[in-house]
Amino acid sequence: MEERYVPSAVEEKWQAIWERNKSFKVTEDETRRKYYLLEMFPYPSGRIHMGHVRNYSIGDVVARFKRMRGFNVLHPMGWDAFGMPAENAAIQNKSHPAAWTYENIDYMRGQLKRMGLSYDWDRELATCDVEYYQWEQQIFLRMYERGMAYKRNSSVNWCPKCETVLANEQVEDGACWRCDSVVQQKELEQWFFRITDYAEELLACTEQLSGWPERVLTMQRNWIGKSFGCEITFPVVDRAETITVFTTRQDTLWGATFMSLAPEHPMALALTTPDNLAQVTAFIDKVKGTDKIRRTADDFEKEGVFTGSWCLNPVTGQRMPIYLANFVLTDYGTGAVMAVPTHDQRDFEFARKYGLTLQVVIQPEGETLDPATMTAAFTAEGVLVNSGQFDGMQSSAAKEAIADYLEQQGLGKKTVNYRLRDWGISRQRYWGNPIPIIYCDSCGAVPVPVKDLPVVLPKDVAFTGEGGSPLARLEPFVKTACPVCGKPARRETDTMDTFVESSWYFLRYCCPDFTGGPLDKKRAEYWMSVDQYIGGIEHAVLHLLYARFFTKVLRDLGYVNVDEPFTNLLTQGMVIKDGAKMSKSKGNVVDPNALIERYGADTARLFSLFAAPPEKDLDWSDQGVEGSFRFLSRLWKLMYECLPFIAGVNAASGEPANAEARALRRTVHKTIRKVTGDLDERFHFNTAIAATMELVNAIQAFTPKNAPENGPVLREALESVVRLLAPFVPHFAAELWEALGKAESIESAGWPDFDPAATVDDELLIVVQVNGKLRGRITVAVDTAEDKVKALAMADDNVQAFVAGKTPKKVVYVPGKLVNIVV
RNA sequence: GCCCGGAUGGCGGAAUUGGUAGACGCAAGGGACUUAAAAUCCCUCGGUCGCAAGGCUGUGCCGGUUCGAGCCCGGCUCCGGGCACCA
Repeated sequence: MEERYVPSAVEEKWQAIWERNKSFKVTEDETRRKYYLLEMFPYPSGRIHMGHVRNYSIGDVVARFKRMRGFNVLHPMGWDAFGMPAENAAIQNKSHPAAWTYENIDYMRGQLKRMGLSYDWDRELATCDVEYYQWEQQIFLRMYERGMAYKRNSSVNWCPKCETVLANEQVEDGACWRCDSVVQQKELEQWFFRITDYAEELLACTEQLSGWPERVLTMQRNWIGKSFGCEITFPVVDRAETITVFTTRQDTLWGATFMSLAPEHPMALALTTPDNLAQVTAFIDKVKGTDKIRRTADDFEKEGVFTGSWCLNPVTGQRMPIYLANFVLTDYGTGAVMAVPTHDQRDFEFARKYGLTLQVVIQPEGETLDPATMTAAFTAEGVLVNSGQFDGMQSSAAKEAIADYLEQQGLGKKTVNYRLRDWGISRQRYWGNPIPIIYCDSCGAVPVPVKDLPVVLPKDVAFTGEGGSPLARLEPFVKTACPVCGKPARRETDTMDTFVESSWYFLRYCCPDFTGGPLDKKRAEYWMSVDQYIGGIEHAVLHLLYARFFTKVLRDLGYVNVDEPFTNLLTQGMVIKDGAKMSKSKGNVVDPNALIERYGADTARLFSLFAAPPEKDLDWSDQGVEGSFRFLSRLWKLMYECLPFIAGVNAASGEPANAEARALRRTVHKTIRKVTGDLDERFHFNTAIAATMELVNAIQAFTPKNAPENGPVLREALESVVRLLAPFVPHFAAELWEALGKAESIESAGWPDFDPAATVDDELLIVVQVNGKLRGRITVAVDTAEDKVKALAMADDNVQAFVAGKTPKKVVYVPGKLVNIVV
């Protein structure tokens, strides 16, 4: 063993050994308990950043810990390799997205290996490899057969900068989630996945995902947005048509005095009378021309226009003017809303603005609302009035009763509504998975036959940066023959949203070399579900919802047998420096390469695990990194000094030679217990490391180290420290383990067990309180009887001073911990 | 507006079931070693009073429950995140 700790030498040595031995390669083994540990795979953007370092360090600790605990651990890594940055880079550098992507992958793979992460590299995959995306095309076709993938004309979110469509989930505050451009609305023929068919199951299963953070589940539930209500049909005056609305407030039906339709409502123009046509079309144009940011702004004014038509309130028979209103969403419910201005704030504002009728139907307890003097809608619970036979009912009870009544009368029906929309997956981009469809003038949209798969993404494409998809301009790709009739036909040139690839990559890791189909069912069954998934909170809705959906689809298609992909989810916090997220523009970026070069991967890993618990944001501190390096150097030196005293000595197993040795051994076994608990149940890496540091401090303070009778305890202590640190600083631990004379690798050495007998204290520190305030501490033998402890507590000088001769009213005794004397 | 989190020394954070608040680390101050510095090692380190023993005070604020509250309950304040015209 070298006298000084030189990380680069140690790390290169062990990385070479792991690579040569394929130390982390796994195969399915029914006789062993499996553990599937997965971190979200990276987009190959060029180089890894500190967020990756943290994410993958956390994952690697768990993987290595579980391995030492005897699990058969699947820990794979790959590349989320399709996507727009590659295309943009290609335009800029006049190169090809594939070249850019694969160069990045090669570089980043090297970086990950340099971190000493224990992946089974034989399972590596890149989603842009045809070996991967061909199977996705097959899945698409199966979904198409079942109507799970379909095409329809729709108004879509269009990012003018990316020149492509975005799913609802990918629009943040009316802007593109990727480039922040203001998203526009555009009518396009688009491919969709019918995720709404799974809305109920996706929602219901959130109840069973007890290993997920509550806030992620809440976000998903909100996104799915289930609500109970009624669909109610309103006849249009003097016409055969009817308007159906969705409402959750059927208890306010008697107060509905007008009707609001979305400007995009299919009946909008049909209901418009000739003398209103000019205003109505102007209004529709105005709404469509307003971008989403302004349309959803806080101060956006509610506006509308009268169509000239009327409908009838089905229960009161009152005539209700039909308006178009800019706040009514075409996508939600039926795109039509019965307006109850007295009990809905938006309708209230609208009615005031256009001088429409207000009718109170819910009265609050002990108050009488007057439409003439109301300044806001009353939206809370109350008692029904002006509502026929339902007068006097509580509004919550009336909801049920009125829903039943409407069903009996054939005026409406109870319904459940969801906010979740189908997942639009069409992207007008090149660097993605081609959608395997052919359009024929005679046969229509025809799926590419499975035998003709894969539809390979052509390589010879020019990247000009001009608008539209490069694929659509590539004649040899577009021109093809119809698989049904053989006549000339055109290929679909849309590619799939890259979230499709990441929706099932965790399944492909189970059998990445399988050529018989997307998944080898047997191997997937062995590994699935992912026992622990680790990644950023930013994917709480997008990726994590899509992946859950896809898993259920693949289950229903017979590919897998699990309902949920991820049993436990850990969302790690961001890496912060100087109070802000690391970014080039803020100039607070820490480069992992420089960090590793200076301190080594082990220090980088140790610090990122020690500085904060994983789910919290991590405040980067250069001094903190220095401290972690100091700790490793100190332990290295300690080992170097102690080796001569423990050479040829066996680790302690029985009773130590003296009190000091017994105390050290107790610390060792208590630390093993603590670290095991922290890693196994809580993922509290920071406290596990802190406990190990305390143990190192205790070994350092232990004397005399050179006494032969202390050798066994000293060796046991050092061996334990090394094993406890192995998941955190694997190279460092491997080197010290070897220095301790171990022929067997530390990876196969197993996790240390603690001896409960060795953790037992021979004396206890009892805290003595008087009236709940700390007044003294006494040390007693473990087996001291309660009465004796109380007596000793009472006898303490300082305690006496505070008891001041009074007779205790009560003495509380918490065994082994505290005595509280109440006077 | 609604729904989640969170608030503990100069800083990052501990306190696992209601039982010694501040583990561990960083920073700071003092000392040793050194011609000097770096590195390393030792000591101090919530505030305050005290020579000391020790006292008082202290976990965002106000109140409650309890022998005992950072932790439980009620009411606030501030910060962070998510959703946001969802009928």
